Amino acid sequence: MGRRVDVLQLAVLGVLLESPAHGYELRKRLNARIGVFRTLSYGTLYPTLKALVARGWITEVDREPGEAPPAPLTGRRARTVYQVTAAGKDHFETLMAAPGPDAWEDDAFDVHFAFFARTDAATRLRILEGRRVRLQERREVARQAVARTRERRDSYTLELQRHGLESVEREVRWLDELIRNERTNDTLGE
Amino acid sequence: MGRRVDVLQLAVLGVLLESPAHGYELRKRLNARIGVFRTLSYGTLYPTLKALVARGWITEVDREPGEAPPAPLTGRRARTVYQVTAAGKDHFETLMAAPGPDAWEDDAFDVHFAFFARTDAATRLRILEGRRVRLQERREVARQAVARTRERRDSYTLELQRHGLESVEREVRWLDELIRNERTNDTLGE
DNA sequence: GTTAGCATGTAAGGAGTTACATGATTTT
DNA sequence: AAAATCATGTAACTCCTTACATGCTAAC
Repeated sequence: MGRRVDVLQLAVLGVLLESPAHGYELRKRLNARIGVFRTLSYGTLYPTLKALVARGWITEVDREPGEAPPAPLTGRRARTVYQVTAAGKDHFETLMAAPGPDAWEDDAFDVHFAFFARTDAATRLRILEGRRVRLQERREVARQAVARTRERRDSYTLELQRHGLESVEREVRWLDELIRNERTNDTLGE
Repeated sequence: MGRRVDVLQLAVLGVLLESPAHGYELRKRLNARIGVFRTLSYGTLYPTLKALVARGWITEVDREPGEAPPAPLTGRRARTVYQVTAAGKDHFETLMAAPGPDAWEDDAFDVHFAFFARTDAATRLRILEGRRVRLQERREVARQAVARTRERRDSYTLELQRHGLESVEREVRWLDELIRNERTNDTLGE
């Protein structure tokens, strides 16, 4: 109920927009596609699906109407297939088009990025630049931590912090390149 | 109360073993030193300190006995300084010496690594190798994800997954080198 | 025949954040 | 005079996992 955007809800809407799916399949898709959901459990997913139905953003469709049965479809357990409603699509697009500072955070950033194909270049740039500022702040903190640790005599802590700093630096460079690409309108080959 | 080792408790014990501290200072030290606790809040830290006191692993000491007053020490708010007990030190060493699979996970790995100076080479190697196996598994999943996404036409998802894969590959190489160093007994210059 | 995969769901609980409550001291 | 920093603590709430409950089908 918080004002904070629920990252999982956003991701479910995004994945379901590509094609309807039931919970079990949805989990596999999320796990495979967005790093954040590597370990997403059913105990999280099913209640989220219920919440999305309650808000009218998705609906149950027992079988994709008019679609050719994709598999043997022998009598498996009843599967509840979900589909995004018009209101759900609107909601998804609103969230994607007006990214607040929440979208610069680790998890939310990944989810927004995964659906960049559904946004315009201006929004993509806004998110990439916001993310870069976040990481630059983090890099500064990491640099100072390394500097302070260098004076102490703990080579393992130093090694851990050096590695952390390098990871942040690498990610900033990655963002630099993505931003350059967006600005050149060289839309990643798409 | 779970059987799972509480990572924060371990970190607090480790940092307090270096020198006693009060909550406010402790938080700064944890934030600066171990990446995982970048955002640790008082709402987490203070209850944890209470829990450690309740278990007899740390005790309150109102002022380090016999220590020279380090600062002006004008009448600030009462600070509760905590110190590790003998039982606490034992507990810390037991946890560090017998790392289970929990210690290969992201957060726990960082905390264990940060206190490598307090362990022996055999234990360090065990943790590094356990961690490497975890990451190799993750790398395999990431490779398959990239391969699958390559067939679809979503360059942003592909870019995100490629970046994730490269991060894991980089971390595996880092571990390779650390393991090589441990084996050569070239203990990081210490 | 038993293990793995398919499929959905709930209840209990862990681990953490945010917001609140309070107040002194130091710096600008 | 205001803002930042020092300092401790609680209550409510969120998000998520684990464990449980159930049962079918496919492969070994």
